[in-house]
Amino acid sequence: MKLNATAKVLLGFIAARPRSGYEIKQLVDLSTRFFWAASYGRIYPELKRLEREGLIEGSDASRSGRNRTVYELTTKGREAAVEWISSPPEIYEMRDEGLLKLFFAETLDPARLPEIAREHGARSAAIAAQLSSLKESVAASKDEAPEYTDDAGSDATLDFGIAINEFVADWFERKALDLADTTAPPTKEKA
Amino acid sequence: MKLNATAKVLLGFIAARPRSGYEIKQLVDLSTRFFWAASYGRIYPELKRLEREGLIEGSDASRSGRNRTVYELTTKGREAAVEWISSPPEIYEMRDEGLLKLFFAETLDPARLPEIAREHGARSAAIAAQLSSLKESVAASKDEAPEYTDDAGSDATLDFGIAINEFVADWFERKALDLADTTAPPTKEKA
DNA sequence: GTATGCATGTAATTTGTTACATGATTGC
DNA sequence: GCAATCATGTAACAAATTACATGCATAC
Repeated sequence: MKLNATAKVLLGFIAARPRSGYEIKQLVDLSTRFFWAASYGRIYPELKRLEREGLIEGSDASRSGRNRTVYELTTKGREAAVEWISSPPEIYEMRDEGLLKLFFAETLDPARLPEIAREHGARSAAIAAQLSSLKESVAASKDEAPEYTDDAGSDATLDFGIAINEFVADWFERKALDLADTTAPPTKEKA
Repeated sequence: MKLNATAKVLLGFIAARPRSGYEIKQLVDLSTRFFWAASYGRIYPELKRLEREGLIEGSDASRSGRNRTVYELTTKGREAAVEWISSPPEIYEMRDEGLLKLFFAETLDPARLPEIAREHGARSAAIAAQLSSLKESVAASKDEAPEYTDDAGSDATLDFGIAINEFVADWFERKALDLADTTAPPTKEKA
């Protein structure tokens, strides 16, 4: 059973409890988004497809006149999900425009190298701060809203997100100073 | 001038000196690939498109009967490249299946949590090692082949790649031990 | 009564990989 | 003579975002 990127996150979230497409999108946006995004444009068609394949089953869960369909895993779907999680991870991709700019800065605009490094660090610092406040709000809402990410794995990924972004922020702050020294000493000429 | 992902890396590499599509693909694969990949299927059509747009200009550079076209930046192309590098970076995406598995492991297969964390760390350790050996070979070939990545920016991105992967490896090794403790203590019952 | 949020969906476009095809040259 | 590498390209497919459309409910 080959699962595409969207299918993986759908099955993962549905495994915990029946959920609607809309709900999954909210969950993704406040949790996995940093390492596994998903858009409505793929979520809804993929839910239909997974239902056709017999991995999930939808049922009407309208609330006060508002249409709503929640899906749950079928036996086949749970098997597919468990099989997926025990198989070796394959996808690891990133696209980081800040790094690319740093990479080409020497050729295109050497004077701005330290600045680019500093900006890159600042962006990571901002993400770390964002994740930290997310962590606080998740912890605060844990009692009322346990349906939101509440297990060891999601705690770990959030902690990891904070740790890595702090690391990156530090690294590039130091690099910026370093580059400022070697590329354009403030009071002396180039060595 | 809106540049797509492939255009950015093409202009960046061409800025340093005239290059062929084939050559750029080699360069990408041994440098930016870790944060900015590109495939032949996009490189060749995009080179044509950039030429039509007047950002680059191709010229015949066949070597001993083997057809070859190298491209260089036009004035317009250089302006676009410099403008790009001084604009704030936008794209920052990642897709990490290991993190996603960790995220859902509690729901789908809690016993394997520590193992998943350990595997994730091991993968980063492997990448760090790979990048370290790449760094050595780049350093070793610097004299004969200066056309390969030889500036402060590319050194920085390579160093960064090594540092971050080592950090991730450490973090997940520690996390794996931590999870092994809290989820399945070897000789005691759950606390 | 109006803006926001809940809820579902589709169309258009872009992007990207993979696999294949072609053919020459160089090193063994 | 054969494999590897240089070199360019295209077709088929998969994936993803963005923008749009619809409509009801709730809070102000």
